[in-house]
Amino acid sequence: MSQPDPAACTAAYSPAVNICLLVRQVRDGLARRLEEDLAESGYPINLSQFLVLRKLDVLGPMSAIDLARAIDHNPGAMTRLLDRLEQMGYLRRTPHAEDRRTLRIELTDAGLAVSHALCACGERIAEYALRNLAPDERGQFVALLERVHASL
Amino acid sequence: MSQPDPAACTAAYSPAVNICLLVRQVRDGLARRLEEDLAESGYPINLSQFLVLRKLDVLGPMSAIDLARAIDHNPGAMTRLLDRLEQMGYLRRTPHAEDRRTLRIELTDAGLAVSHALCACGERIAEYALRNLAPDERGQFVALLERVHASL
DNA sequence: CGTCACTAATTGCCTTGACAATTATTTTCT
DNA sequence: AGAAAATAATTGTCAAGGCAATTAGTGACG
Repeated sequence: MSQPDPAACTAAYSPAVNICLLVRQVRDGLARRLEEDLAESGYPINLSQFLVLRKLDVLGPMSAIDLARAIDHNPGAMTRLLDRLEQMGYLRRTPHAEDRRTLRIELTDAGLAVSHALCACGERIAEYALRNLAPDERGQFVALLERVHASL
Repeated sequence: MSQPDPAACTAAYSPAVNICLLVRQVRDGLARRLEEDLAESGYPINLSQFLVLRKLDVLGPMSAIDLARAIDHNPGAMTRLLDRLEQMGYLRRTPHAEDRRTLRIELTDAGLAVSHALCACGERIAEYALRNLAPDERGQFVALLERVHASL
C-alpha cells in the first residue's frame, strides 16, 4: 500500500499530479483574487504583506523572525517585506527592550486602520471561494487542510 | 450571511487569513517536499517542470499555449521553461503541420523515461502528504479542492 | 483581394522570494 | 570570566514567474 504500483503512473491517471496541481491552482487563484480585490479597494499589496499586517493585528507586536515563522516566510525576504510596509507607513521597527538583536514590529495607527479594511477584503474572498460549499463542508475543508499541513 | 460582521475581523479570529495561509502553506510544503525528493532522485527540476513533463506524458504532444493552460502557467514563463527542458534533452519543439504559429511539444525518449521516474516521486510525496488521511478522506479532500478551484 | 481582429510564441523588464554569507548580540559551557 | 555555539536581522546574488510589447501567422468580413 505504501508502495504504489509503478504501472499506474505511466499514463491516463496520475493522482500525485492532480494533488500538486490542484493545490497550486487553488493557492494561485485565491491569491490572485485577493490581490485584485485589495488593489480595487486601494491597497496594492500582495498576499504576504496582507498576512503580515493581519498577523500583527491579531497577534500583536512581535519580532521579525516570529513573524516569518507565523506565515512560513523566508527571513531574508521578510526584511525587505518589512521595508516596504514600513515605507508605506503601516508599521514601525522599534528596538526590543531586553534583546538588542531583536526588533519589535508593531502596526502604526495607519497600519491598524488598513488591517481592518484588509480583513473585510479577506472575508469577502474567502466567502467567494467557498460559496459552493455547505457550512459543514467548509469546516471539513479547513480541517483537512490543517491535517495535511501538519503532515508536511 | 454574505456580508460578514466587520467586528468579527478586528482580532482574535480571522477565517480568511486561515484559509489563505493554510492553502499557501500546503502548496509550499508539498512543492518543497517534491523538489527535495526529485533532487535526491537525480532530477533537479521544480514543480512547474515536473507538471509539464507529466502532462506531456499523460496527454501526449500539444502546443505551448495548451500546456500553459493545462498547468495554469504564464505563457511568457512557459517559453523559458520549455527552453530549460529542451536544453536538458527531455522534450523537443517541432512545427505544427497546419498552423505555422503553433509548436508541437513532445517528449524525447529521455523525457519519457524521466517522466516515469518523476511519477514515482510524485506518488511517493502524495502518499506521504496524505498518510494521515483515511481513504475516503483523501477522496473528500481532492473533491473539495476541485470544487473550490472551480469557484475561483 | 485586402484589411482588420485574433491567436501563438517570444522577449524585455521588473518584483518576489530562496539561499548563503555576514554582522551583532546573547546564551551556554567549562 | 572567556571561548564557543546559537540566534536575529540584514545583505548580495540568483532563479522563477507576471505583465506588456513585439513578431509572425491565421481567419473573418467587407
